[in-house]
Amino acid sequence: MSSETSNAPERTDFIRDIVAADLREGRVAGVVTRFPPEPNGYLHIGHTKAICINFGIAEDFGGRCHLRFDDTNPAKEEQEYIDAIERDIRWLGFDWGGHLYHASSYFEQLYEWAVYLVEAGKAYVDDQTAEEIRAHRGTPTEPGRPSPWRDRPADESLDLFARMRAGEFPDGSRVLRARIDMASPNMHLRDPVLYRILHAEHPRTGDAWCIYPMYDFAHGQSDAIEGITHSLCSLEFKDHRPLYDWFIENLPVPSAPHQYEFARLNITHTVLSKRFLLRLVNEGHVRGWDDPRMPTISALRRRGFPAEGLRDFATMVGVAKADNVAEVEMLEHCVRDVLNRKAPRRFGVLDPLKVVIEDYPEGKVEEMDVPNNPEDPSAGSRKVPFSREVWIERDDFMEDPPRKFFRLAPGREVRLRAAYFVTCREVVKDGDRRIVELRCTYDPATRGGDAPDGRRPKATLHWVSAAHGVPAEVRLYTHLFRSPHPGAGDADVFDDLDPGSERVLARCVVEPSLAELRVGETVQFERLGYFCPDPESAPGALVFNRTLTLKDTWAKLQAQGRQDKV
RNA sequence: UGGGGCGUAGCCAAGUGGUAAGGCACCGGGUUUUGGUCCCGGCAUCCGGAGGUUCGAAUCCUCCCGCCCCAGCCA
Repeated sequence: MSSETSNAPERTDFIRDIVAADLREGRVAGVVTRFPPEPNGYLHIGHTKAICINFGIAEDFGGRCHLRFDDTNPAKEEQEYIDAIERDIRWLGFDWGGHLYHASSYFEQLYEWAVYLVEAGKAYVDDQTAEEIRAHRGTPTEPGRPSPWRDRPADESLDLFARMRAGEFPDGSRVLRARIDMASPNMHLRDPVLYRILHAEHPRTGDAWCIYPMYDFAHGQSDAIEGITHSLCSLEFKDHRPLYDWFIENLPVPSAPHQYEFARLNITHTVLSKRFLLRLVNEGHVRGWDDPRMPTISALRRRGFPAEGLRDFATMVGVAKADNVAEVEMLEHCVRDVLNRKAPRRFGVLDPLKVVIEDYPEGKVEEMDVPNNPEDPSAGSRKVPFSREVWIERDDFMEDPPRKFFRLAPGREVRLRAAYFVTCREVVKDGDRRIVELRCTYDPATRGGDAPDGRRPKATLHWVSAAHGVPAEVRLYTHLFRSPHPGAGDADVFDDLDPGSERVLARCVVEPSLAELRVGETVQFERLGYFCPDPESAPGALVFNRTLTLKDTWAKLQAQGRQDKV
């Protein structure tokens, strides 16, 4: 029945262990989880972990996962975010089927339950100001003191609460509070606020309400209404659990869900806080929520990261309770791993240097057959035009090469990938001694890249025919933050922003087939990295984003060399 | 000097009394028409520290140290 006996190296974790035990021992008949975003910003890579855990566990145990918007604070929530969230989760590869819910759909029920608590003497309307409430709450080491309104008769609270709903009072003038324990060592149990007055237009309920439930009063009950069995959230909600349980126990809810907490994800060179990401957007540090340097799912998609790589990463970091900061290299590894297997190879030259093959017939054009993916023979091959003048990467030539540089140099022979061996005969410079062109000769016997005599050049270069290449803009991206731990210690996060995290190269040239590449497709520019068309790309004005570079041993050697000189 | 959570290699993370999985990163070596991929090898005598129980402990007990969360009418 279940796949518990599967020989697959199933990764398990403490939550899956709990779920399995609940199922085995009959505490639950089936598994129902939920992913509960608040539509007050875009989803980021941290949410990916929560999404993968919730949808993944439901999938593993044959249950289901709901998508529920925790839309209880209209002051911060917007339709744009709601749309983006749905789009991003679908893109990640998850499906909530017909199970799309909104906490706002439960407002009437929640209101009735609030009344129920008041009638039971377990909640009261408090007329204190926010400041007074704060002052009475005490501190972690000192107990709080009761509000002067704490023992107000239930009838009076009932009347006031109804009038709060009716709109008789201004924002902030009164709140509904649970009557629990002002001296509790758990701050969340010191008579938590249940409802506040907010005369704000709600994306879904419009102006039907001017009082809105707080997270604690809405979340668990929403879980109960939907029959959620395992309510999974991050560790900072651990202290809320007694309150979560208190509502489940003191209200006539239809089911009794349980909350479990796991550690949230952190990543080096990255900041994952909606508040901060919103500032980056609003203050113009990036192109928007989906700027390729942002950690949002929308941005990673625009950057060319495949959803599969994000899911693999979520699996790789695991589910545990210890604070953690995953190295961004782990994410990059997962992305490269997927792309290496699936991305078609193409030729693109970022910093073009002209090569003229003197003995190659003028006007002649050959269609060279180039494999689309050496990792995947079924990907076939394509024709790439070759002619007398080609562009190569400026970095692939050195007039006076150091020992370990085995690319093109004066007098040296290299292979032009899937084309011919060429030998550099002359270096042409302009008046400023800048190299403007290389004159080479070629070996006609090496067509396709193999020499009949078994000669094997130490380097293979990518190229683009000058007569056929298509101009393109390429945007290179690196980590938004220089520091592995932005804002660590007393540093200002903004000081860690790397102004060089985006570099735009305006004069690149790519092979003709790339003009047809569509947004959403990521290819490998051989020897350079993975690239994808940016949504701003247009026919005649191609724009590519660099997803990631390939691993680059040569660059590493150069970096080490520079260090050695110091 | 309140409550809660957590401490296994540079990073993530298995392990729950029988003598430290795996991945990332890193360092070698091989293959290679991508200095990519792939393959092979190396990388914790030790599990925050100190005691104790036991034939035997990362796993049990005691004390200590450190880090994170909680004082929104945010979620």
